[in-house]
Amino acid sequence: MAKQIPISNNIKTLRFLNDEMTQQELAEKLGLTRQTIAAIEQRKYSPSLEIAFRIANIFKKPLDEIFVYEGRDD
Amino acid sequence: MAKQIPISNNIKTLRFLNDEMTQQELAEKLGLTRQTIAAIEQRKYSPSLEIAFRIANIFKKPLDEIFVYEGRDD
DNA sequence: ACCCTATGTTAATAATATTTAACATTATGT
DNA sequence: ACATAATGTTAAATATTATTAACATAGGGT
Repeated sequence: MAKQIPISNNIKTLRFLNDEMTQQELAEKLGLTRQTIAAIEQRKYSPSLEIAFRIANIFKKPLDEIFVYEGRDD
Repeated sequence: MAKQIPISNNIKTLRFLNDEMTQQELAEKLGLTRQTIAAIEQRKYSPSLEIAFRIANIFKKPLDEIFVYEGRDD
């Protein structure tokens, strides 16, 4: 398993709560590809801040209810 | 003036409120360069979500009190 | 068993974020 | 006036994120 980024998210859960939205549908709303959504859900990399905000807008939740930073806080 | 990203921030203000922290000092805490901090403050580009969270941690504020998305919410 | 949809996964490429170095401006202190 | 610290700004290089296409698996419906 490849290394994960230190930010978790519950996009997958939110998709199901929102009328079982598919990765494809979410990707289309964002103007991204479904592979990018899959990669974000699997924490392969940290999305840009802008993409994170747009995801939060789609689900009508504050950003930090969807993404949570799990890194050390030095 | 070059185009700006659709996310505003009040990092500059927060630096001053936090003991007049300089761009250089903030950059060092984050492991970034001062030019990167300058560029973020001037909205030249959107920082990564991870950097945004680490900035929020440094100032002990929720992320969305520092960064606000100003794009259309489709 | 067969089709169809949703998702996982990988590799190569494109786009964007970040670094580095260099030089500029502005304000402050002596 | 001179020196110094903080910041602005640019260009070129590197690192990371996002796209695309291709192929894989798992589950549901018929």
